[in-house]
Amino acid sequence: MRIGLTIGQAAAFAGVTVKAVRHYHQRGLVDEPDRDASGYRRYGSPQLLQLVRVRTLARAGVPLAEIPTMLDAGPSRFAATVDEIDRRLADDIAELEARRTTLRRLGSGDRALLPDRACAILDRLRELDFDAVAFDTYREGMILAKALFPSGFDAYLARFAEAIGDPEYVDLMKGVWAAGAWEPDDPRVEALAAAVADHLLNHPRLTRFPDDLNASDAATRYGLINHHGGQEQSPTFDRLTALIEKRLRAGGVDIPRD
Amino acid sequence: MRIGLTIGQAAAFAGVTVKAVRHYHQRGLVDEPDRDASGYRRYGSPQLLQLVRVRTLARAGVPLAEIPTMLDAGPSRFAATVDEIDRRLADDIAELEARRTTLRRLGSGDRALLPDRACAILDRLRELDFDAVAFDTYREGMILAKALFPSGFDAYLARFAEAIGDPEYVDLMKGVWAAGAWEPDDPRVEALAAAVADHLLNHPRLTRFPDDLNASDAATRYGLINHHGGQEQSPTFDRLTALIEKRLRAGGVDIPRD
DNA sequence: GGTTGACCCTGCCCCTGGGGCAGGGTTCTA
DNA sequence: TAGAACCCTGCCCCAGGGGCAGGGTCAACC
Repeated sequence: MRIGLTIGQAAAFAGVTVKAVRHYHQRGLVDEPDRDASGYRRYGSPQLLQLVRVRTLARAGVPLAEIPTMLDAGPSRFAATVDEIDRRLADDIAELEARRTTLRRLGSGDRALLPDRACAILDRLRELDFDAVAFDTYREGMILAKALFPSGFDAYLARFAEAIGDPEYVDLMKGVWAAGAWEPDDPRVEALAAAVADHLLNHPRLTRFPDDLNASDAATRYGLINHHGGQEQSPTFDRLTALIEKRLRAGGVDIPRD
Repeated sequence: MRIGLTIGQAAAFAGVTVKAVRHYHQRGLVDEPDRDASGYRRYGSPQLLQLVRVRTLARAGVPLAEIPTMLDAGPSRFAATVDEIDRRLADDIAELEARRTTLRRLGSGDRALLPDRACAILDRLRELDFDAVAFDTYREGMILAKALFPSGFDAYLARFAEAIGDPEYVDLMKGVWAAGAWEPDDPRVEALAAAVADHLLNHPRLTRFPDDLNASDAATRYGLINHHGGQEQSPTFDRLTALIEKRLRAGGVDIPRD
């Protein structure tokens, strides 16, 4: 030991790691001390004082980049910077609190992905005993609808609520889901398509489209929502959909084409 | 527009940046969609759904690395992970709160660097009208002492408090600070050294050293604290210090040599 | 049919605050 | 005199993207 502390001692006394001390040197926050004959850094009191000050500021949440400014600043400028850092810390805390809130919604199913109204509809769907595939498809459709037509999402939910409040239509929807397992040329397909289309034509509110559907890419977005399930892999399902759409168009309903 | 959304549209609908979407692809969080003829990514509903889910988790503070696990996990594992993330968030919040506390201490002078007892002594020094250089030197000495002899710091403060409670000794200290401006061979130097040494020998508690001074590098640390000011640049000051130490050693006080 | 502006592509470096490791030299202790 | 414990520089790494370069594509307008 010649004169002064080695980097390890200085770091230990200041309560930081050796790596951090070297980092502070690189950032110009603490002066490089003189080296001894073998090239080791030897810390004297000036560097130790700088180190303690820098560590204190850094631990208080001051970004390293702003520490030189703060050390040089007069009391008023110093106080102003402290205020600003404090505000940033408060913001960060608020954001973390918000994350915790989101996280707690996440803990209970879909409440982070969908608003309460949508979750209520999903609960009702579960009560109505739709099968898991149908349920998932509806749920995903909601998530997509919320992302793709945010401004029309309330109207979408309203239509959805109306549809599941109509027992006759609920039966028809269950029939549609059951149809996935039929043969494509099953005679029941045409009958079901006719029944669904007639019901929709008699209840026009169920087929009203969101207001922003007139946007140029609306058809693409509509297609994404309506044909997103795994069900349309079934040719029967495809045929059923095509038949229903054909009848609806014949009945004057304007359905976007993919 | 052929089929599906471009990356910009998908990002906008999911409420993230294009860059983030590509980042998620790279991390394997969202499947790469098919490309169109010109190599553009075309997003369909499966990728959009993944994107919305990933965004929701990421915004809730789930680290990207854990998102695949969470998406695959069953409800109980999912809930466990949520709990753990929540705990981490709570810890982060607590740490930020601690930073704010430190920051507020920073706002009022040295209260972040020194405990209240030390600040009280510094306030008293100010009242006793020590000049700015002396004051800064004492303050820096305290900071160094706290870092270098943490376990002996309370005793150090007690000695300090006793010293400044002794009006005779305070006068002598002021004389020492004034001596920096004298000529080195000023006859007052010897007289002052004698007075200081006599006073210290008559009040042995003022020269008691910290308990851990017997550590191997204690002399180095002691030297750092005692000779850290700008004052020892003055040859008069050096001579005064040497004279005092010589008299003290002669009086039986054990002073480490640098 | 040419231009313009808005998109898209890949790939690279940048930010914070250091952590970790490689490969080599030095000092202290047993 | 050996080994442990330091020290040195230099490089790559972490999260969550941001920014830019350099080049291709698409749609609309004149």
